[in-house]
Amino acid sequence: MATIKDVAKMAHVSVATVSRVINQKGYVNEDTKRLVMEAIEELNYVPNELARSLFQKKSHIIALVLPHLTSYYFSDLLEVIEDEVIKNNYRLMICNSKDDPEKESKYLKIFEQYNVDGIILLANTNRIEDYKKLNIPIIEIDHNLSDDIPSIASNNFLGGKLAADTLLKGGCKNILHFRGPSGLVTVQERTRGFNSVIEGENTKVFSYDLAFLKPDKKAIEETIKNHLDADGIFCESDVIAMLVIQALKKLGKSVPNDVQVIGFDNIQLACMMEPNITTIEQSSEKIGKTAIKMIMNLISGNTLESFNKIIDVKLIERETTKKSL
Amino acid sequence: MATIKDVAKMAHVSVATVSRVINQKGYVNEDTKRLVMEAIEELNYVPNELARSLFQKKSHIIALVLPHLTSYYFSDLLEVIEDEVIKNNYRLMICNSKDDPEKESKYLKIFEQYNVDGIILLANTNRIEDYKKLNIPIIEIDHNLSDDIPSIASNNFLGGKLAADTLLKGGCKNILHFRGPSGLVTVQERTRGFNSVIEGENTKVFSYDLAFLKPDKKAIEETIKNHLDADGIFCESDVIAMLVIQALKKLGKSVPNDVQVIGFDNIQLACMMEPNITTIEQSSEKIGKTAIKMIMNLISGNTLESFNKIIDVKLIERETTKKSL
DNA sequence: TTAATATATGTAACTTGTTACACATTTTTT
DNA sequence: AAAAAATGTGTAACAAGTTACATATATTAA
Repeated sequence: MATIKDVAKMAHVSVATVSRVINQKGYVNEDTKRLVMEAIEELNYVPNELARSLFQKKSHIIALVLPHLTSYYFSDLLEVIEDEVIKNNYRLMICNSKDDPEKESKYLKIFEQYNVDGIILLANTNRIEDYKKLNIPIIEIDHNLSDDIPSIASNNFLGGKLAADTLLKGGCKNILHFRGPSGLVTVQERTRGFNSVIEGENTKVFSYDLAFLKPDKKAIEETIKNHLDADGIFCESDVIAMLVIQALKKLGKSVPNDVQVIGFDNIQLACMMEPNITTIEQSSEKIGKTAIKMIMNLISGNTLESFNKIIDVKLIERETTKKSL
Repeated sequence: MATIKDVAKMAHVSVATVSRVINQKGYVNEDTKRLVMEAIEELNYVPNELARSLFQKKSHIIALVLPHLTSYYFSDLLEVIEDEVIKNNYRLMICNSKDDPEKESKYLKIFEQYNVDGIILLANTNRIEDYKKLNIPIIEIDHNLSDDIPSIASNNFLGGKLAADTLLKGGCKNILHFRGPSGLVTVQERTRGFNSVIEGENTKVFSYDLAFLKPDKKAIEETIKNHLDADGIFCESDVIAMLVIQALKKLGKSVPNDVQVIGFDNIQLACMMEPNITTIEQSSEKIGKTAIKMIMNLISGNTLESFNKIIDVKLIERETTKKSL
């Protein structure tokens, strides 16, 4: 592996000059520059990023902390984030905390050891103070663990409202609401939005909390059986919606004629199912891109145009709800 | 941020001694050791991994190269791999090549720049020679791009056989086979296994190639319509199986009474669907764990107990096939 | 024409660790 | 008791870059 010294020797210049050429910094004569470039080419020289990082105290690594890797929404987001990170000439380190304090500790240490440049928190943690102590730029996605950490999330309030609007317009009077874990701000916002529309309307709502990752199929079936008069169901994820639709079919209910169903996320499967699921789309594209823009701004010391960024959601009307009467 | 010098000063020893304590290497007096440990504790000292890596020419980073991040099988695998990597005190760098030559080039360079310790290839590439030139330990998962790179994959041949057995036992005489992309060895093996069982039996097979990532829903429906006499369908992924079942229902066919369906992978959704999908389970757990074991062995210069590792698959009989008559 | 400024390049210190080697002391072996 | 081996510790070189500073020359300004 060629080093900067080898290049310097071949080009008959000092390492400083080579460094200047590489980093396009300081004065370098055009002819010298050409010589150096040729030597770099000739030797297939690639600067050692570790040496560079050591000196500069930045590793060009972005850490993404998540609680798991197997939800469809996270996968979509991960795909976007990885792409944006690379486009900005950074590298992505995946940190799956799994809500395991030991694993999180390991990662907290790694962030220090590697001079990680930025952290994107997409997981819950009760060690937010330890993150802050690291003195590394942080942003949160879908969380609000500390007031002084910039955040980004979908407009979950609007999402809840849109869902309620849709069911109401379809004539629902008796709604079942399968929520996510009530500890999440995202879930709280959706509920707030949803209820803000329902309130005052002559409509009943029964809410039931479910895990997002592995929604309890049995609980869904039971709950539906206990509410056979329900004519609309708001599911806070498309996976829940899928399960709900399955359960309804089993009970001989027709979707959307007997019961209307609306999901959340708009994962790819939502339009693979029969019937295609009406849902509230969260744009993982926009969230991911904006998240990276924010963290890059923080890294370069710029001020953020918006500290708590909200990304619009969109109603995707498909076949599990009735079009406005 | 405290450095090794600060620790040395506080413990009244040289940096060499501190280094010896940290790395538990060479002779250190017990009392001295205690002093150093106390200083480390006191200063919250964390050794800089970049400096270490620079000297040792290893970064403790494992790179995982994939063609995308959004398939359920990959997500499961990723979850296992990340966990095992951390357990071995390495870090995972996600490299989503997206079959984009430019992005792959970027990553190829990064592997050099960071002295990446090992590469796990879970993606196709036409630059396998460039990977080899890096002189970094490599293994392939589900691929066989070069004879001199160790590999690991499910026993796809057996998987194909099991699928065929199951459909045959269920009495199928007219089988539709939705394959994956025929360029993949995994797919070739499944087909080989499947056909090896079917051959000689009085049974027809029609094969149709589909993309794994976004299987063409229309093509599935069309193909089924053109083969209304089919009584068994082998799908090389559970997602394809889901789509097939949807299509069959649309056509008024009952599963498994009119048509039996068997999938592949055993993703979580397979047992969320109604009816639960019979499938061939690939153990992402075993594949992931073994892959990491292999790459760790390569990194430490050990010889592999098996150069081309095959992981057993398992038939999971559920509701879309008939139990043996 | 002199002073000031811009251009061009090299030397050496610096980033934070690791480790070869030297040297001193202690313990064990013969 | 002398020699050999084991234990304990420090100095300084080294990994591969970046950059402050010194210095020299070429331009430009006064």
